[in-house]
Amino acid sequence: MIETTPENTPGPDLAKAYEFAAVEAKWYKIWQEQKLFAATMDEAKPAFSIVIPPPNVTGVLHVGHALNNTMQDTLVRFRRMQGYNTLWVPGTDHAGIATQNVVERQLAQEGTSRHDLGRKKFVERVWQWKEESGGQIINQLKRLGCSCDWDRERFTMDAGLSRAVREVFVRLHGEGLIYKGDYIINWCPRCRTALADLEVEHEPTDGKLYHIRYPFVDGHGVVIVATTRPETMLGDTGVAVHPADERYNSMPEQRLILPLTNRTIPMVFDTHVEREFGSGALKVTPAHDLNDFEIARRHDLPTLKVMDDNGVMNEAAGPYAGLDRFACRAKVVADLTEQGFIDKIEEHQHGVGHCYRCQTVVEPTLSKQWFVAVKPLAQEAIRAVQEGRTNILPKTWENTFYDWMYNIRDWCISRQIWWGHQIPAWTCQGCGELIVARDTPEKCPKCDGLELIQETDVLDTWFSSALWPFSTLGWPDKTPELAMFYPTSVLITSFDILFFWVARMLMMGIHLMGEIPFTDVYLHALVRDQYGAKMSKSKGNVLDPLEVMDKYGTDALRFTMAAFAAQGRDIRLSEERIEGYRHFINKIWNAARFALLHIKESPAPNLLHLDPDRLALPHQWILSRLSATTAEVIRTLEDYRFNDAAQALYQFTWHEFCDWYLEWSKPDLYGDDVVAKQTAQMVLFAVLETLLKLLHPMIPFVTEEIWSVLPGERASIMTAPFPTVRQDWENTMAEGDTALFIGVVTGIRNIRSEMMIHPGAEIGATVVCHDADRANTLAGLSGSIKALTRAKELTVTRNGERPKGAASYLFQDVEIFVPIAGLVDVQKELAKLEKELAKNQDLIDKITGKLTNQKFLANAPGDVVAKERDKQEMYQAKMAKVRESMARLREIEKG
RNA sequence: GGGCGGGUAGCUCAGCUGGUUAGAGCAUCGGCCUUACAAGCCGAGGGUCACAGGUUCGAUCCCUGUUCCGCCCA
Repeated sequence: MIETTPENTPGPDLAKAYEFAAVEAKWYKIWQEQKLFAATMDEAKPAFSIVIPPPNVTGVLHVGHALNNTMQDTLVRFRRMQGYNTLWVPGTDHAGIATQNVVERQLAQEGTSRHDLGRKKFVERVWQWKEESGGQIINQLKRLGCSCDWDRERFTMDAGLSRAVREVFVRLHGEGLIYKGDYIINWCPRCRTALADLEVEHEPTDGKLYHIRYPFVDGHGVVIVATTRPETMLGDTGVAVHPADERYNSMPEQRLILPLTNRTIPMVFDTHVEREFGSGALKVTPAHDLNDFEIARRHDLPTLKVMDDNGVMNEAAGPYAGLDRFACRAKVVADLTEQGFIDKIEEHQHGVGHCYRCQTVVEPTLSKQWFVAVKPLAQEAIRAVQEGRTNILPKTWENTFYDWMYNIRDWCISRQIWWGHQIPAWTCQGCGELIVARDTPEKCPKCDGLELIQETDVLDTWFSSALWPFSTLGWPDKTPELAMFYPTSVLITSFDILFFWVARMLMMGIHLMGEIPFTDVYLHALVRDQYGAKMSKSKGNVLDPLEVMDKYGTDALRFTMAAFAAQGRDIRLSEERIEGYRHFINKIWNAARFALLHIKESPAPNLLHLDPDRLALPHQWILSRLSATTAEVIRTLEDYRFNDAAQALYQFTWHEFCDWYLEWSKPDLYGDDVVAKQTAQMVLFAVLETLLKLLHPMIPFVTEEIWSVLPGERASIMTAPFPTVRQDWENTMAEGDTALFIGVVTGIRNIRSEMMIHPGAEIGATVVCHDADRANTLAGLSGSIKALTRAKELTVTRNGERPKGAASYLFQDVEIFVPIAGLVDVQKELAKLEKELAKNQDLIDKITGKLTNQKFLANAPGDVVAKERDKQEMYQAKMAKVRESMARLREIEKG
């Protein structure tokens, strides 16, 4: 049981407005202290598990995290209340390049560098940074209310996870799926590391296309090649043309002089050359271009690297050595121009690759790196999705997934940085043997040599992230956690890491565990600003969720996130919407204050003892709506339609419970009829309790606070069972009667407002309703109608005299009159009715058109035709009544 | 160049397999300090469903084309 603190004393002295700050801090602490987030190893309960997409250890909470984690927490709390044994594994990612950059910047400020420090000291320094300032985001997730099992928090560089990384590396290497080789990779000259293809962002850039003349050795003419990167010509080892290209295939001489150098390069024939592009001749720079590398391999052309790791030309570039690549480009172009080798220069737009971490222009470079041969793994992942073992949701992402997986290329996993999992491979200095091992070897297995040097590279951070769903559960050991929680139930993440992360987890999970890592993958959209632009610090359009929580409260932020999370759309967030949902939170608070005024002495209601058949209409109605809402919330959460769940809860809470039910109950709650009063108290109590439980997964704090001050000893709402659908409460008759009631009340209010009758002024009203049952219903509700319209007199008749000099309103077949002697603005009233007439005429015309169409009558299903006929009748009756009202008004006008 | 998604009220978005008077929130306008809530209550206005064709008895929904916006891949 939770202790109630003095400020929680129930009753009307509850603060008038909800003060979230103290409440949020208080409850999160209590939840943690009581270990309410902890998974158990209870096998009797079904398991529900999620692993968090681990944020970067350098990260701070942004709205994308807020969205992502609100969704996860909503699901986890929902399932926990439903009785599942839930596990939500939290943790962070070591973010190799990003984290190294942070610490390197610190060192630069101190006037030193990682090279001055040396590897060992540098890595120690990063760990120190991690302990002191890393993982702020963990506390921010707590602030967001996330119910993660914090005792199971993991870090991708933990001992356990590092062991998993080594295990996978050794296994895949043993299977020939990891190899080391010389290939073209993407090189970031600033980070001085290789990048995977995915880590390069292509941006359309205005550049130039340089057409350069390469003369034939024998002096008979030239071949013109076009390039956007003229500096790379220094590394050319050939020129390629299409074998069927008649401009070149009959040339007697096939050797060319490479301008600015004294080298002779051959012309080769390759079908991959596009004849239509430029002059149809392609310079081949195998060490600095992927396609050229492939061509060179096919034709045995040598490779020549002309740049170093910093993007500076090396000695192979001859006189250009020492120049930065961009300076070199200018110099090469100037020299070519001067020596007459430039044919022309055109403006040209093309995609330029940039490093996703630092935005530096990436240089494709030939380099010795480690790779994963992913094709066989990809095939398995594709099959898992095709067979529905894993569902990618929304389904539209499936095609994107397949497309990428079918065209996947080997994954470059080595990075030339120091922060990360150092590759578990050693080279024997004695015999050159390459040793790949789980544990650091002591001697060479081949020559017993003792001098073994480990690879200096570390693994791509995504390599360890790919293992996250099982490495966090203790793999490679066979743990009870794995048995219970793997595969995880669902992965919730943003679509932009579908390839980086989701696909790789699938491949690794299937290959190493023999089973998919998650049953569902729900991909949500990106959060943008209110104009649809991506949020970025440089644009200054970032909405900081921490500030939002300070200003509007965590629940308001969470509800906003849920409400916006429509599938398949980007989210445009604006502060006004958050403010709007803060009002919603406050509305709940005030509804609870009202309820507490009336139920503070009530015993907890036993819903099983409420016989819905014996209740008055308002109670039957609200219970019916409550069950329908419960069904909707369960259904939508199961389908990850968070916005629909939010919408259903908002609608019910505000517009059904507060606007109608509470007002409708007031006469009973304040009245003298003891039985009616107690019934109203009991139902009010029951509905509030159920509603709080329905709301809790989305807005945990305010619901827990209210829950705790309700009468009776009670444990945390987190542990209360989630509401179930109550078919015995569903009551279409009560819903129909209530619709009629609401229609009549709204009609009278409409007249009051239109006729500018002061809300306090007493009025009388006449309701004419032909249908006997409906008339009876309304007569029975006349007390309620009067109460909600502040009417003094109400007459309900089946066919009585229409009052003269009255404003009227038509709800379905029910005519409503409010007589106001001398106060009716006849012209205004006539104009209103005229409009009503026209509207109905339009509708009738449309329907008549259908009903006179023989084809419609012949082809449309019977019920559709019948429905049209009913509508036609109804609108005609309506018009007749409107005409009568108009006639009566004209009478007044005349006399 | 290839692919995907989108264009519905002033704004942000719902609208499931074609048949509802096309909905909601916010904003707007009018009236109210009605004893839970002015962070509120009551009432109202506002849409050629991007454009043009087609299929159909019937299209916001299905098909084709055009156009604009966004994203991904090369």
